[in-house]
Amino acid sequence: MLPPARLPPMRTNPTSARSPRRAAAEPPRRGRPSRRAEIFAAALRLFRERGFHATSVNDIGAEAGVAGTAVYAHFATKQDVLAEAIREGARRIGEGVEEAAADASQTPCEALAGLVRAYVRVVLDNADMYACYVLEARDLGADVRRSMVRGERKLRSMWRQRLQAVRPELTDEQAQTMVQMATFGLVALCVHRNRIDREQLEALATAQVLGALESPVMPSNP
Amino acid sequence: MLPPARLPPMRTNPTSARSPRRAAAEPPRRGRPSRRAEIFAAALRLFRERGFHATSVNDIGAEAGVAGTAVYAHFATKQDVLAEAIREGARRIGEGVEEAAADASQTPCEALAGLVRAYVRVVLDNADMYACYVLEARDLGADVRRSMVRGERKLRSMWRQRLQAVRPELTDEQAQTMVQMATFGLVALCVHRNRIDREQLEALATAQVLGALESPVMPSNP
DNA sequence: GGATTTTCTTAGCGGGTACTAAGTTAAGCC
DNA sequence: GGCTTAACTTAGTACCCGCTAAGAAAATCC
Repeated sequence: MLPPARLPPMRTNPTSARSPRRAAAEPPRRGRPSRRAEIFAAALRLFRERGFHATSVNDIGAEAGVAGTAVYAHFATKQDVLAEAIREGARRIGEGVEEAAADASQTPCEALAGLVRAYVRVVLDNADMYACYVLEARDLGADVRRSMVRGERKLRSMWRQRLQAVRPELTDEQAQTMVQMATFGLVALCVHRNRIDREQLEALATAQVLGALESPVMPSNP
Repeated sequence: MLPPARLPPMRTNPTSARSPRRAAAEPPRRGRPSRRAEIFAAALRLFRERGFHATSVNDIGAEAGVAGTAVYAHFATKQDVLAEAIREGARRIGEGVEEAAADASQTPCEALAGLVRAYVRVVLDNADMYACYVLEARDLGADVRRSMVRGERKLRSMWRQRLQAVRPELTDEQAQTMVQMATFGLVALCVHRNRIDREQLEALATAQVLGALESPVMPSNP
């Protein structure tokens, strides 16, 4: 069945007082983040708070102070926003971790501690992004997710190597699971409000992750 | 505006061969879980895998082997399925933890270890439910969420007390944050496939959580 | 200051979603 | 075997969402 004849979208009353453009109210100060960046940040915030599917493009637009469809001037699809968030999250983690990995003259224990410290720092600096990176990756298209596997694997193997250097008795699977628990635990810092100041939080989280990874495995029965 | 006149739903051809009832193909064996339980379990699985909003009632029905609308014979709304999952998860955690808390003749260290051990056991026994409990609570209606706050607070204070008994130097906020990280870390065991057998996993997770909670806080700068 | 390009708006479509209505089958009870 | 009730199905509705179309406002360029 054909759709009914489409009327050309016509402004009902071109002379009526229109709501003032938002941009006019804002001085175009030099340092202002671009609209694209504003929309991106708004989307990240909402994705972290409500999740990808519970966030509509209208929500994103409203959070950024524009109409929902304005999103499509900067991103092809809603999924693309998430994809960029996760890609960028992966990039920053990789970047931050590589710095820490550069110094080769370290004891195994120092190397692991350095990795944890760098990782925690990146997570706290990009809380929204990290939450999306860990929790919302399942909402990505299969193609984008596949393109992330490579970097993910590299990062995982670095974690595993450094952990096993300190604790050679661990099997690959054990080390893997421990790292997953640790990295997941850090998400708690991104999704919950906490009233600890940044520096202390960083120290606390680093200590806790290190404590977890260095914990001796005890026999299963009490 | 009134809706258009509603035609009574009429079977197009009452004499046509109808697909055989599914129940007829299955022997009504005694031990079979009720349909309601089957639907509930299917929903849990999907909520954990894809998230609440990405799971439609048709998906749930299909996973349980019935039509999507059959869900409404057992649950009022889709949200009610999630609500029950989370309520039940909270109940089981409370139950499992209370057992561990009953024994009062313990050193602080033993008391904390007992709590962790009991918690880990419940989590691993109810992986889908725990994942929903932690990750999907935000998709609950405000009323249901409010009704959970009481039990949540009780559980939190128990964690905090036991932790602070072992480490009196911790402030409430610090202890709070540490517990959040630990409980979040356990979600990793629910969402990721791991090839470690159950007993070993339990020991590993318990050790790691204890290691995390007992980790000494170091000064923030390396 | 006019032309061009970018950014944003409103209007609307197609599709999928939660949920309802109404009827059919099967099981339980006597 | 009839009656009742629970469980399930199909058909359908209203609504919301992602996205497109087409044009207006603002910024940019010369």
